[in-house]
Amino acid sequence: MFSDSEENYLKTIFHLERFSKEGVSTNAIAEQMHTKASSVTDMLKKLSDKKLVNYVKYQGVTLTNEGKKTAAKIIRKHRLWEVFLVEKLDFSWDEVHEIAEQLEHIESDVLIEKLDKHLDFPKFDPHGDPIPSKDGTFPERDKVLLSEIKVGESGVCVGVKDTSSSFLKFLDKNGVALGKKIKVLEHEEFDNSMRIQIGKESMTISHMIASNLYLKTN
Amino acid sequence: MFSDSEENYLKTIFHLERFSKEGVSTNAIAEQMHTKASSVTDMLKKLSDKKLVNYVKYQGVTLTNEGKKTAAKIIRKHRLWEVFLVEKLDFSWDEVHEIAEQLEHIESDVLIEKLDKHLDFPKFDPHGDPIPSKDGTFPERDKVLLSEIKVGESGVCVGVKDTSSSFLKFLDKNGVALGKKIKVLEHEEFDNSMRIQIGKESMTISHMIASNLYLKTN
DNA sequence: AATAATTTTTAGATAAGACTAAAAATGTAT
DNA sequence: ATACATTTTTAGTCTTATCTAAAAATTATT
Repeated sequence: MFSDSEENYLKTIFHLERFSKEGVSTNAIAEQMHTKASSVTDMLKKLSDKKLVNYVKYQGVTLTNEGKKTAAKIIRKHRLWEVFLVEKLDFSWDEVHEIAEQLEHIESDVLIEKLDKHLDFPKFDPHGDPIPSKDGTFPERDKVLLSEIKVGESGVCVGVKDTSSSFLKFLDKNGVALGKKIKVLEHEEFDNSMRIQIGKESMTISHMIASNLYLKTN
Repeated sequence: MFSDSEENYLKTIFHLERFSKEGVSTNAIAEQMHTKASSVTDMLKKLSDKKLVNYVKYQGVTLTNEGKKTAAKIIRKHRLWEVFLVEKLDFSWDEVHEIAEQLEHIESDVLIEKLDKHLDFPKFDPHGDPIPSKDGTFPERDKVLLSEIKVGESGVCVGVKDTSSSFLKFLDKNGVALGKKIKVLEHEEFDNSMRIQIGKESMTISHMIASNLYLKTN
C-alpha cells in the first residue's frame, strides 16, 4: 500500500502534530527524521497527491483523516511488536525500539490482529504509550494522583485536579509543568508530605499539592 | 548489511543450486523471481563485487561460502518465523509464506536467537523443511520406515534399508524412486501389508517391502 | 561448419528516495 | 519600510532496482 518511507513520514508528522497547534514545519520533520528539508518537501508533495496530508507551500502540513488513520495503524503495529518483544522474547524495554521500527512495516492485517490476540489485547506498550485500536482510537491514559504513587516510582505530569490559578501559579514557580517527569523519593507518614524529584531538583510538597496533581505512571 | 533485494537473490540462487549441478542460469533466476534476465545480470555483477557469488559471464553463478552463509541465515529466519506464525499465532501452514517473506528481512541477530529460544529450538518448519542452525548447517532430515507410517499420512522417499539389487530392482519396476511422494491408504492388520499411493497409481506392498523403505515425513 | 534459435549481456530509460546548491518566500530587526 | 536572517522550495544530481530493446555469446540443428 505505502512505502516504508511514506509510512515513516506519516508517523513523524503524527507525533509532531500533537505538540504544535499549527501545521508541522518542514524543518521540524527534517530534524526529527535526520534528513534534509528538500527531501521532506519532495515527500510532502507525494503524500499530498495521495490525500494523506494537507499541504500548502510554505505553510506546513497536517494529516488528513486518511493520513491519521494510516499513521495510527503504523503506531499500533509498532507498539504491539514492542509488547511482543518484551513480553514474549524477554527483551528489556530499552532494546526494542529499533527492531519495532522494522517490524512496524510488515504488511498483513491478519497478522496484526492475531498478534494482538496472542498478546491478550494490550492497551499500552512497554514504555507506557497507548496502543491505538484497529479503528485508530487511542485508549485514555491511566492517570493517577501523585499522592497515590509509591516511593521509588515515577511518572509524567499530565494534568491537575485543582485548576485554581493559585495552584497553577505554585506549580509554575516550582518548575512543575505538563510533560515533566516526577519521581517520588520519600513519603512522610505523619503528614503525608512527599519528597519528590523533578529533573535535577528535589523538593518537599504537602499532601494538599500531591493530591491535586495527575501523573501518568509506567 | 544487504538489501532485501540482494537477500532475495541469494536465497533464490541457494535453492536453485540444489537442483542443478552446474552453475545456476540467469534465466532460471529470472523465472523464479518473476523478473527479467537483464535485471538478474545487473544484480549478479553486484553480488559478485561483494564476493557473495562466483560469476563468470554467460556461465551462470554459484554461491561463495560467504554467499551460502548469508542465504542460510535468511532461510533460517524465514523458517523460524513460519514456525512462530503457525505455533504461536495459529496460522495454518499454507498462509504463512508471504508474511515470512517479509519477516525474513528483519535485521537483528539478537532477535532471531531469542525467537529461536522462544520456539524451543525447532529443527523443521511447518512444511517439514529443515531450519539451518546459526552456523548455517542444515539438520538431517528425520527418516522413518514406511511401515511405521499411519494410514492417511504421507512422506517422500529418501532412502532404503535393504540395499540389495533385487530390492532396488523391485522398487524401480514399481515406480518408487528417491523424491517420490508416498501416501499410506490402508494398513492390513493380519499381515501388515499396506495399500499405498504413488502419484496417481495405488498398489499393495508387503510388510517386507514397507519395512525397508525410508520416508521423510513432514 | 554454417545457420538458426536461444540465452545472456549491454545500453539506455524510468521511478523512488535522498542529497547539494541556489532561488524564492517568509519572518525579524532596526 | 527596508535590509537581514531563516525557512522552504526548486533544480539538478546520485544510487538502487527495475525495465525494454538491441547486441553479443552460446547452444542446437541440419
